[in-house]
Amino acid sequence: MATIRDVAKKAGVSVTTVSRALNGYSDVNEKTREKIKMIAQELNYSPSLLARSLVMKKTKTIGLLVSGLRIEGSKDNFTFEVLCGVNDCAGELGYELVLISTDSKKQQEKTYNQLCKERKVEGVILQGIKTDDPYLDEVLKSDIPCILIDIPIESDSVGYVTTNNKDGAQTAVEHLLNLGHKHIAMINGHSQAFVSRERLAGYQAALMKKNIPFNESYVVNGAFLEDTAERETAKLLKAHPEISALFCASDLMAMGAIRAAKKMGKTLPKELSIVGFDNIILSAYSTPSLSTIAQDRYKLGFEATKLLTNLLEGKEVEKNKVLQTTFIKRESSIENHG
Amino acid sequence: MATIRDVAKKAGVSVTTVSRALNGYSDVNEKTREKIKMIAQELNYSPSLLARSLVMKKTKTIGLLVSGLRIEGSKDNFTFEVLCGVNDCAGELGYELVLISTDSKKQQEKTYNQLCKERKVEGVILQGIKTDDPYLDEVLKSDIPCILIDIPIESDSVGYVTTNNKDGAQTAVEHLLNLGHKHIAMINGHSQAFVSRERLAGYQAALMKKNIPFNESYVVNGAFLEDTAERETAKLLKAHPEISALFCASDLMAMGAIRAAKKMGKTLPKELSIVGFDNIILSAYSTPSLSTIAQDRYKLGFEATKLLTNLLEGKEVEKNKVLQTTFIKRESSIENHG
DNA sequence: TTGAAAGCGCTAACAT
DNA sequence: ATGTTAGCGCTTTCAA
Repeated sequence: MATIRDVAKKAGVSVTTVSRALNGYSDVNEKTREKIKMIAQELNYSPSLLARSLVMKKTKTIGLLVSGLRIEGSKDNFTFEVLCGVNDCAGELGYELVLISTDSKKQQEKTYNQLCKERKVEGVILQGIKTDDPYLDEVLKSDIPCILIDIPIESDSVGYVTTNNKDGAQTAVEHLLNLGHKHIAMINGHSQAFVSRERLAGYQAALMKKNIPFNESYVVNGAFLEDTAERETAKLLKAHPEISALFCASDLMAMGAIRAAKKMGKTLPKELSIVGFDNIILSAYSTPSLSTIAQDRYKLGFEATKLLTNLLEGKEVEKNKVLQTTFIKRESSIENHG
Repeated sequence: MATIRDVAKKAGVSVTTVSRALNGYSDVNEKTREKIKMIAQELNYSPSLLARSLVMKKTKTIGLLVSGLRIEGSKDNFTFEVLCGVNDCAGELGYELVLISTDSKKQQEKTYNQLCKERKVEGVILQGIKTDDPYLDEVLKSDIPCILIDIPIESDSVGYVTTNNKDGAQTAVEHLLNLGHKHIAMINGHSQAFVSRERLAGYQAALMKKNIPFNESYVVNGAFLEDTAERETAKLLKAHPEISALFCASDLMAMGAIRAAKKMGKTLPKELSIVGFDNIILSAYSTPSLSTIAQDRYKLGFEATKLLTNLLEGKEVEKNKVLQTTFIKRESSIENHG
């Protein structure tokens, strides 16, 4: 592997000159520069980012820290689409991307700070972390710039990007109300998720606007899992046969709900309307296809990266961004003639 | 950020001793080691992997080079699942993972070698590259160890991992033949994909075993795209109404084929049996659900990483691995009563 | 316009 | 068992 010294030697100049020539400094003779460039190419030289980073104390690297990068994530693709957004934005802005994935086992070995400092990432984007995760405390105490996805906490070095979950949920439930549904239940995620709390608030807000009292037994947790949602939906529908519509806090859980309803012999969407949240790929292919609140996961990643690099470059801008949702009407929600 | 010198100073020893103590060398007094460890912890010290790599000329980093990391990949999740496999294996073996994504625009700026050498990755896993991609030549000429996914080329520094595509395809077509289908067409990918050629070979082999002559007009290319497959299927079925079964070289294309058939008013699977390839998530949720040949993309990534690290560590082992497929029977393929 | 020298944080011979 | 020294490949003062 050719180093800067090889180039210097062959060109008959000092390494300093090579460095300056290749980095586009103006105080170098154009002829010398051309010669050096030629030789560099000849030698197939490319500078060691390692050495450069060491001396410049800048790595131009950001980390995407994912808690639980698991294949199960295939079903909703959340992580993958965020990753695509981060990757694209980082690429545009000239940042390298390293993937840091942890799980509870790994977390006991290495602290958040160690993980980040070792790899010399200048900043981090955090995705898939629960609000009760011990890493979250570390993030707030650490001085490493960080953007949280879907956890609205802000400090000097911490910002966030999230979706307007309350609004989205409210839109979903209002849609069902406008279709004439009176008994609308909700399959929520779990209480350790910020988004679940927000979506619940949206559900409640929609009911309140129509003066429908909030019935606690109409809300169950499906843990964002298809199977759990299926079980919980089955229980719920058995206990409350009057329910004519369901708002699910994720499309994946809606898939579980659809299965539960079908197994009970219900005809969809005639006997039960369902609206999901996320707009995952599956939602367009299920039978019936799923009405849902679309959130832009790619943009979540893209904007997170933008915010992070702003933070890194000391720009004085907002440290948070809230994205809007879009309602997508498909087959699973129809008028109620109860 | 605390450096090794800070620790040394505070402990009243030399940096060498700190280095040795922390790296578990035996020639250091246990009391000294304990003291150093304490102080390191106190100072929240973590060694700079950058500096270490520079001097050791080892980065313990592998790159996953993906051509076209795009959100469209969500639909089949190929890249994501490979990524999960790579990530898990790399984690187990103590390797860092950097994501390198290129597209044709980027490729004109930087050569494969530059991309890899700059980032000081010791080895690379290549995914999503076409057989006519210029990078492929570079890979073969380069001395950077590399494992190709789904391109069976081997050299001193290059190995590959792939699926037994011919076998899988043959199984699919034999399944259809055993169901009594006589006129089986194939929606293939494109000729720049090695897997397409193999799957075609499997299709032909199955026919040959039953002495059914190969009909060239029964094979069309769907470019691995849902929409293209839909169009091509529509044309094909109109031109050859006798076709009673379809083997699609990817599930995604099978989704397109299903749509085409439905739009023509065909009842599935009664009037047309379909078998796909991949076992993507969608295939279990479509109507009818799709019989398919499952390939293990996670394992593809995992095994690629294993092979690569073997290569890096100079182990004398096989440089390739071929994974087997599994047939999954679902609703889309039934007996032919033509 | 160019070069010499110092140093980024670490490891590894080679002393002692 | 510990320290001294050199050096990984680069950038950056400071001089010339």
